[in-house]
Amino acid sequence: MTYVSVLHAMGDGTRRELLELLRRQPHAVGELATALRVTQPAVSQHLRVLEHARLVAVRPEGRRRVYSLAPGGLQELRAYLESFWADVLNAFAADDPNPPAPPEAPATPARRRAPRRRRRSRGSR
Amino acid sequence: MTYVSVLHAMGDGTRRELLELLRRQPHAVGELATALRVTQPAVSQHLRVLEHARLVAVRPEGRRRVYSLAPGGLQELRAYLESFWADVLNAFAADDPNPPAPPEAPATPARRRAPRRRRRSRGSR
DNA sequence: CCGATACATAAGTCATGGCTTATATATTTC
DNA sequence: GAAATATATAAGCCATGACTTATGTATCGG
Repeated sequence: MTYVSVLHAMGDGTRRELLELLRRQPHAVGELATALRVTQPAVSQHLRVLEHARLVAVRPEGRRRVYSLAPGGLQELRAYLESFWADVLNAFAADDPNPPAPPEAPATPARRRAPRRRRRSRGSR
Repeated sequence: MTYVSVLHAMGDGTRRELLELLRRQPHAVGELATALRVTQPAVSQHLRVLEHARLVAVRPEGRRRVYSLAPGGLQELRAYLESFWADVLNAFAADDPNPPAPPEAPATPARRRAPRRRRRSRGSR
């Protein structure tokens, strides 16, 4: 299950920053290290995780290593979330006559209408 | 940015197991604790994280607390990944004449055509 | 009310992983 | 081929967080 490694890879803040930088354009390791405020080995380690998740790919260019976004991992995660989303909709359709948006139109879904019964709930925080 | 908390929440394996259980049907805390092999407090702590990410919602039912999937967090993450996906496609379209599948048709994208130049790459592992 | 049940919260332990410094490996330049 | 540059790998430190065992707080049954 590759989407697991993708979720793990994207779960870290520094790696998300790397992805945001690569989102603009490909970058060599040194450029990424100076952009973020971490050392070069830290960046290399993060890039290895991202590479295993197939979120980035390398292209050796001289003695530099240029990293760029790769579609594999993201595609995998997207597919998983779509199947998950279907079940969320079903769970909602079960007791909500006014379901949220359909899968192809991402938008904030409608709120749940009302609790089934009010019963003096316990302190919610 | 809520999608950050969603990525963090889904980054943990135990929490993903909880989500998979809730994907079938709503469950009380005790049921989840016996299904997984962790203690009840551990489950409660994980559920709190999932709740903050708006991936689950609670419905008090007598002295039980029934958790079920909620659409908010997943919707947020899906929206973020879609915008991200657009940039991945652009990055690919820049140097690949045969781009991967469009956003509404999740499928394995075509492979990159060829490296720019072969140059006796360094040992790749 | 009182015991039992179901869950949340507190506090402490321990492992995972993110960061660092040091060093090894490639590649270009002179 | 030697020095310089760019990156990967190794090893160790340390913080975050996942788990545990208490214990507190509601809710139901008698």
